[in-house]
Amino acid sequence: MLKALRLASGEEFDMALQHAIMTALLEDNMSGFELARAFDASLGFFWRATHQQIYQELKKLADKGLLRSQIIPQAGKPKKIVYSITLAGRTTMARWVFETSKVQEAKDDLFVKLYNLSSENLSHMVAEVELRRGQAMKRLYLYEQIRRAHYRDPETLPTRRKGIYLALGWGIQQGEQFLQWCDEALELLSRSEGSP
Amino acid sequence: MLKALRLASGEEFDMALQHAIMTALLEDNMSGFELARAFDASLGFFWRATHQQIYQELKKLADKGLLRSQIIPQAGKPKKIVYSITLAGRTTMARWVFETSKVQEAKDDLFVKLYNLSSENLSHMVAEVELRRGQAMKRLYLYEQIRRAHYRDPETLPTRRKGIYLALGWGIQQGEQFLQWCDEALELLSRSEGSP
DNA sequence: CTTTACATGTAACTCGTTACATGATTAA
DNA sequence: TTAATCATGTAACGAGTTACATGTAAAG
Repeated sequence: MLKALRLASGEEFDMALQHAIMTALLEDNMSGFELARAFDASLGFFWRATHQQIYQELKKLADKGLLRSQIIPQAGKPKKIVYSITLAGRTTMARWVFETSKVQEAKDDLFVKLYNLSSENLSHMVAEVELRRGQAMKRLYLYEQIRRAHYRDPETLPTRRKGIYLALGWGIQQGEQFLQWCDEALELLSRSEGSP
Repeated sequence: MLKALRLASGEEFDMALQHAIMTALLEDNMSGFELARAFDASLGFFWRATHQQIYQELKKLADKGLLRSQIIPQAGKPKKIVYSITLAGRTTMARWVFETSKVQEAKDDLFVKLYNLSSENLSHMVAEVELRRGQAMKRLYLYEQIRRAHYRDPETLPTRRKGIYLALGWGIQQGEQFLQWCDEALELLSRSEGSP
């Protein structure tokens, strides 16, 4: 049987990006372009998306009546299409939070590569871990800047902000843990260089 | 222009699962079914895959000449198709390790949901975090069992095993960090219940 | 007589990525 | 004149998921 038939009665599937987009639009009305930038600055830490995908999903959401679009002409700039969430969209989001999200499994081929560690590729793996360490440092620095700027005192934050604080805190702790792991890995690997 | 044309000269893309499969087959010849179980027990901690996907990729790998298949009739059980890695496959893997892997971004809608935290859904989010905490505990326990059984003394392990030890170590540290985060989150959330 | 384990697959779909197209304005 | 920023999109594909099909044999 076709999935279209199976899901005919309004059942739903994943659509995590759609929910991330609506989350951003609950804060502020935005165009696709602005959304893409907003993702880079905050929500994208937890759900990455390209502008191409964002435009596609915006259209689908508008078709479903969860978003409303409005064309804004601009002087000296191309016109933009600003989206805002509808009442139906708000209701959908309020319900969505109550659905149990399934655990996301890690997918990282750095670790698959580690399963293939050998004396031939050991120095390359050291270089890869060092590269990742540098990237993690940069990300961590960014997260900590944001926390220092906007989430200094968690107790006094309004509820919604507390949630963002917690998400950010996870990112920071994760980053710190990864840096620590990198250092341990680099030490073990360097002690192995030269010996079988 | 078509991607098929663009990639005509043998350029490659992702295929991370194919590399994970070959990684497992470097250790031991296996059938698709056995591979699926092996993934559940070890490699799948870092790259999850279903049996359906594994069967597909096995065929592609055999078509490319990176794997060899052999039909094994079994008494009292269905016949199985055992795959082994070819010389070409080994070469491919040895080269693959030297390619720089791109960073995998997190995708977890638990954190997207946290962006939507409100007094209405606060108790539900508490329940979700508790659920995740329980799942993380179970996984962590499994990882630690494996480490205790097979990776007691990292210094004396052969190089390949050291890599697996490091991967496992990352999983364990990550799990511990997540448990800690859950506890902090639950505390902050519980202090918020009742107040705006 | 039913469930679990073994064993291999196909069909249909959604999700996400990469390449590419288009066109305006502003700053070096 | 070249590059960067703003702004919106299409085409094609790869990656991954879910449902479903098919069958044997052992264990309860």
